[in-house]
Amino acid sequence: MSELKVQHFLTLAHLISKGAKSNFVSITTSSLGRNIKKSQQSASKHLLELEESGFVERMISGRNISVRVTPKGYSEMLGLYTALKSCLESSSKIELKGSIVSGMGEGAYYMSLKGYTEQFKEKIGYVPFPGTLNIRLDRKEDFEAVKKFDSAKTTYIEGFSDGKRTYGWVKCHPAKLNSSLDCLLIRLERTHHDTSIVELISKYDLRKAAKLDDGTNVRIEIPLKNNS
Amino acid sequence: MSELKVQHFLTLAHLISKGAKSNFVSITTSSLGRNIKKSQQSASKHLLELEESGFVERMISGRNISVRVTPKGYSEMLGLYTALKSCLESSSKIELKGSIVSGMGEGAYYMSLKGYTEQFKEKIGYVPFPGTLNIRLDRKEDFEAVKKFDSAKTTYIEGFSDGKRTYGWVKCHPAKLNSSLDCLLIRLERTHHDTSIVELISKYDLRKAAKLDDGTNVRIEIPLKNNS
DNA sequence: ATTACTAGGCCACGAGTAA
DNA sequence: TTTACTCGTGGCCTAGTAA
Repeated sequence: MSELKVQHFLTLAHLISKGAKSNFVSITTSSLGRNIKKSQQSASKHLLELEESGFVERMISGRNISVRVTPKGYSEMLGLYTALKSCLESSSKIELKGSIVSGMGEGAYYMSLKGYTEQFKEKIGYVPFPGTLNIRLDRKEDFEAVKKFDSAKTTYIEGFSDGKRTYGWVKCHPAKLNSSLDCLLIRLERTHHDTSIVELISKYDLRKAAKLDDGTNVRIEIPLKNNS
Repeated sequence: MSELKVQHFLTLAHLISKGAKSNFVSITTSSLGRNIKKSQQSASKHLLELEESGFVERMISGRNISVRVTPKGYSEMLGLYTALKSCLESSSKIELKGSIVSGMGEGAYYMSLKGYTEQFKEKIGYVPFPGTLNIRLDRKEDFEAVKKFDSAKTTYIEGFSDGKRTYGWVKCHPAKLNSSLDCLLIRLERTHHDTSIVELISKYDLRKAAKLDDGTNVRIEIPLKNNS
């Protein structure tokens, strides 16, 4: 018999907080009105309508009124509560969309430098395939999202110097390519101002593994810690 | 800048469940409409109004729209969630109101029978003052509440027989008289059909301790287990 | 003091539609 | 396809008021 109307939500919540779960609690429509920030008349109507839909039971003795929430009413609130809970507590992921662009080959060069490979081996357990997969992001809103990675704390590969020049740090974020291939999204110190292109590295040759040509559309998912 | 309107509640919840907490998520107003069981037009208006009140940020790129929930929007939902949580999880109490009526003295007689006192000593740790305080309940809705005690599981004093006749069981529920005096509300097998009068027993003489005469109005609180 | 009816205003919603 | 405008209808709300 009908659904809970949104405008009755606060009313039902207030009744439960008054202890009206399975026990009659005496209440006046004016105090209820004050609590839900509506008029006495609205509060009265709410109770009548909630009763009609089977969410509460009313018991009238003279001028006073007692109300209790029915199991149906309580389970309705419990449903809302758990729905809210799951949507607030669920850890989510960021999804990026883009297409493959050819790198200049310099990714392969940098990633195979001993200053990096030794740290890779130590910090992620393997030396990535020498070469990066460059992806140009399609969507403007994704550029924004990428910026967050620079301040997020993840695997941090330190920069180094070989005497001639210095090489910047690299941050690695676990990611999934097209929902299946494990890889790392990397952010480089030297390019961290540019957020329209992201680079992926992996244990394997991603280009071959996923049969990717330039221009192919791909999807990247990056799991997100709950509080970030 | 204004409060969250109730009708926007579901919309905001849906956005968060889509992962729009602090990250832009691309969405169409029609899919949003379907999810909140409103029209595309309403969904569009919701987003506009939510943005105007500072609960979400919108980012438009061409035909598509991306939305993220602002910290303000998120904390609003978190507030609702915790409010709901506390009102659903709080263990409550039943409050009865009534006035003292004089017992016939038979309470004192029964309660001092050895068959009962030995069990009292064992199960509640002391022998109650010989005599019961009888209270006539004022409110019709309280009669209903008292019935629940008979099926609730609490201290159970078994009935017995002295050879001549049998004496019924007694159930004891911890209670507080006028918010201060610890006592036990008892339900007797022989009178468990009558719910307009309840009887209290205590370690002490409640009548003297609280200076109670017949007709005095009293309040009885019985703490309630969470799931009853 | 209550509860709850009636009348009327305002606003949320959806149909139609433009861009 | 989109988003979001206008406008008409229906329903929520409050003021006034009866009981």
